[in-house]
Amino acid sequence: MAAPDRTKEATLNLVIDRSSPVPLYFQIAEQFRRQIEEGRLEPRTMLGNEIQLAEQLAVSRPTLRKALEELVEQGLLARRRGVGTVVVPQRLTRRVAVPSLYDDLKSAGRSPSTKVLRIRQEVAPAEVAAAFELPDGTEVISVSRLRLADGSPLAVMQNYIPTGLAGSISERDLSQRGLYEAMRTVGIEPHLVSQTVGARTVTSREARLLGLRRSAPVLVVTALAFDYAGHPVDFGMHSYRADRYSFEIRHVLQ
Amino acid sequence: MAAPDRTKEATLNLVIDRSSPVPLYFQIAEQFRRQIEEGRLEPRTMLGNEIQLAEQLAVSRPTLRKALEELVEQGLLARRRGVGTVVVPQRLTRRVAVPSLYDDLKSAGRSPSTKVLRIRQEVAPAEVAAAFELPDGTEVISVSRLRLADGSPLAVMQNYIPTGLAGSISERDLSQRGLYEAMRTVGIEPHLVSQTVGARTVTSREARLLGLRRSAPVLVVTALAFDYAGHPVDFGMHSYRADRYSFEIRHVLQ
DNA sequence: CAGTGGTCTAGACCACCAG
DNA sequence: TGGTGGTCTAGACCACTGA
Repeated sequence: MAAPDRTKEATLNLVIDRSSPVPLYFQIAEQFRRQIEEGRLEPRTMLGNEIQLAEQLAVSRPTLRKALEELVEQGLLARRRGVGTVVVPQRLTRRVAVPSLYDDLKSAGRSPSTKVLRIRQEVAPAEVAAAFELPDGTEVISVSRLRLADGSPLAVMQNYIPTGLAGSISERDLSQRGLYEAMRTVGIEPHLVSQTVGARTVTSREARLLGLRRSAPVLVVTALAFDYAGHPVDFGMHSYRADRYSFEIRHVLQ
Repeated sequence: MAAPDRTKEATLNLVIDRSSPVPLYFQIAEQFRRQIEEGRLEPRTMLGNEIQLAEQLAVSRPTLRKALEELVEQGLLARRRGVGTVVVPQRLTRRVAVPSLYDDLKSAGRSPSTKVLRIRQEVAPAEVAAAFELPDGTEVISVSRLRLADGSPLAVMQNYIPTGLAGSISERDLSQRGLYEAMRTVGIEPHLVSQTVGARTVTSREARLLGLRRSAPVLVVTALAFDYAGHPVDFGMHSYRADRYSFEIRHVLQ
């Protein structure tokens, strides 16, 4: 429970634009974030108290609090009652080079190097029909892709989408924009994704596509996505080369 | 972008206790969560608008909003401007039986069946010294454990803790309480955890401890934890049997 | 258009922590 | 004991959605 370094004090350097459509709390949070990530706000720096900060920025205390709360949730700041708000060191995010799960989801397949292997309508595998709560034998859209990084294969991606939802998704869309983005352009909005991360030995098809030997391990991600109304819109099974890929996850306790 | 089912309307059944030290917004959020998880609030049910809900519960709108925001963040509710608030289906959480990453972190090793293999002071491996920003050759506490589930081995866990922090952590503590909980009892408070999840083939030591064949895959989690002040307090490397363990991660987009 | 959530304000009181 | 964040209130105006 070591104490923060009280010798460092923050000097604010923020500008907020009240004529902008961007919410004030978001403007404030983003500028703090940038200053922390760029190192201009050093780790262990104490921020002034909320009331002073709000006064300096000429916003109300709840607005300022909302900005800080966002950064606390993301682990950039830590607050404790009776003590104050302190900047948390960012070493890890800088050091780890692999794509984070977060970025991976946000940019969901937005990678510029994706090769579409196949798009076709087929009978849903039992697991998929169950996830979609469709009767056995129902047809779905099946999408197979190969994801490349630096020109060499990184992952095999197999996705299923309920028929009717994805009628007009084209191969060109998928190779350029990623599945979720392509789905948005046809009016499907993934909102919640539930993923399972595991590992297993490659199948022979994966070994061939990924250029791996027979007993190599792959990282397996199964994802089920729902839209705002709670209807399933995608079932995905992705296998990543374990030697070239790992997830980074940051987690704030309590 | 399918529309929520407007035929279902919620009838509130909440009680709030203003004399309780538990914050109102938390009382409200917890009761909604329980009703959703127990299925008493069915998926696709529309909640009334915020102002009505606040009136019915006799709290202010910001307080009610804070309760709902928590549930939205956790993916139990979805809100859209001009539309309303709707209950999101919980199928996946019910179906998947594996411990979630979240629970795993919260209860960090609180598993009742943990076997402590070794606790000793030793020179920090280079990777660990770098993470702790200590000079090469510095000694740290090294903890080796075997985690069992239903009596059979699930994971090998190797942790390093800076010397001085963990002087009085005992073997009995660890086998009963889990590392992070044990650390809390001696005044160390992990606050932020950054994890990397990957996969590889087992080492021979792991194969022996976990009862796996030589080429079996393991799920590898590397975790670096910091306290409130940003000082590193733990470096962990855990290898899980891939055939018996996977993580579940829920993710709200945007 | 009417209804919804999204944002913002200016106060107030309380619980907790450090010295 | 003084200062901090944590909670709560009662308003207000706006942006977006759907009919």
